[in-house]
Amino acid sequence: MPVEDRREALVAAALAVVERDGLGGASARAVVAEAGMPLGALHYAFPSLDHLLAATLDAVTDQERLAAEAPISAGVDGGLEATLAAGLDAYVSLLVARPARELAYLELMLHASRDRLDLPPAPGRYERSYAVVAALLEEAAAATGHRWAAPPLTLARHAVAMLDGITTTWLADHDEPAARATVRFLAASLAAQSTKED
Amino acid sequence: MPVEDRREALVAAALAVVERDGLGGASARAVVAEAGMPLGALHYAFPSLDHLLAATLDAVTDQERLAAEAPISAGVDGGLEATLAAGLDAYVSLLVARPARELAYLELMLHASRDRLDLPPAPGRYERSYAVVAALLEEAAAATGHRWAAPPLTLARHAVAMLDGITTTWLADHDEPAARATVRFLAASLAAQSTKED
DNA sequence: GCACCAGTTGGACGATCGTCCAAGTCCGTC
DNA sequence: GACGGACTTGGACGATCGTCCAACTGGTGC
Repeated sequence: MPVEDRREALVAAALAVVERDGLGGASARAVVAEAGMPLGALHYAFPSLDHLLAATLDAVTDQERLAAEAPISAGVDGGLEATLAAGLDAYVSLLVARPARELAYLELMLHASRDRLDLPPAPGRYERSYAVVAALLEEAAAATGHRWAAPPLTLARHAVAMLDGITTTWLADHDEPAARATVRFLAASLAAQSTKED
Repeated sequence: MPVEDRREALVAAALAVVERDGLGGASARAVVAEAGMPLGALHYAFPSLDHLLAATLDAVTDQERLAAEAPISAGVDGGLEATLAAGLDAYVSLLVARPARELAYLELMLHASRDRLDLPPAPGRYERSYAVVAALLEEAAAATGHRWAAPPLTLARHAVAMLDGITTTWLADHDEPAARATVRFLAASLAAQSTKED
């Protein structure tokens, strides 16, 4: 098995373990067992367990988050606010249906952010996420004949931040109606930053 | 030393350790060392390490979060939006100045939320936080002659969610100007949910 | 002064941790 | 078939983990 394939398999296994048992349960032995590999394979593919967890965060940021954010402006007939609300509501449904994935993402992200607390800004990891959401916002505006009054990239960051907050808050209290209400608040707030095209 | 005092001291020590070394570094030995107690004292005061960490989460939710949210509507001359923006901006300053505290809070919260993933909603833990923010919102509205068009408790939940999101996002990218921009977005969005009193 | 007990302690236990590395396996080449 | 080297393996290592409990402490009541 090529080293690259082995790395990918280990990343997938690490994500599965973190989802099931949490970051604390993601030991070297648990991950290689999940991947069906011998113990030594981990340090053959990665310098350390922490390197594997960092790679896992990158993977989940690139793939899973974008998949979660993809429906944000899914096509819905109606105004801009309704379009945004429907797409954002789909994220809540995804969160409620599979909370372990979002929980794993947050645990990995906080773990990685700890040893950069006193370091200069780490650009990049979120940039792709912002860009994707910004593109979706532009798409939604175009489809409903609106124009954004603020830079879509800026609005995208607001949206991503709020989705993160909705996630942590729902994880804390499991209040789904409240989460959906917050999503509608976000849709209205975003729509307020647009003007109807003439 | 009374058992209650011992518990409080252990909670304070646990919080200090999680801030410094993360949840993964919060072992029984690390906590009792921080508290200057012998190892056995932990299981004398708490049934297990996890019970101590849960108590630590309760303490940080009650005390520290409320302290962080207190300045949300600190008195500022100007309209409602400016008042809210100034108070929320103070939270960002606190976050940037002491990120370890917020990071510790989130780590403890996610840890506690994991073993309730398939359980019915756990009411209560956040309720006090929402109530305090709601009171601050009402205070700000009254001071500037506004009336909330939506229930303050609902708006408070939106605000708390967004502050959580601002925290995770800033921890990920350390983009302080962006965090402050999101705070202004939140202030404007909240203010839009009010009407000027006659 | 002695017995007693609630409170306190730190060593012991078995399990598990991340990492390393000597030994083993496999396949292409002479 | 014999050799060589790259790849793969799982046991070994020392450290640390959460928990338990037998021993010790200090003060109180007789």
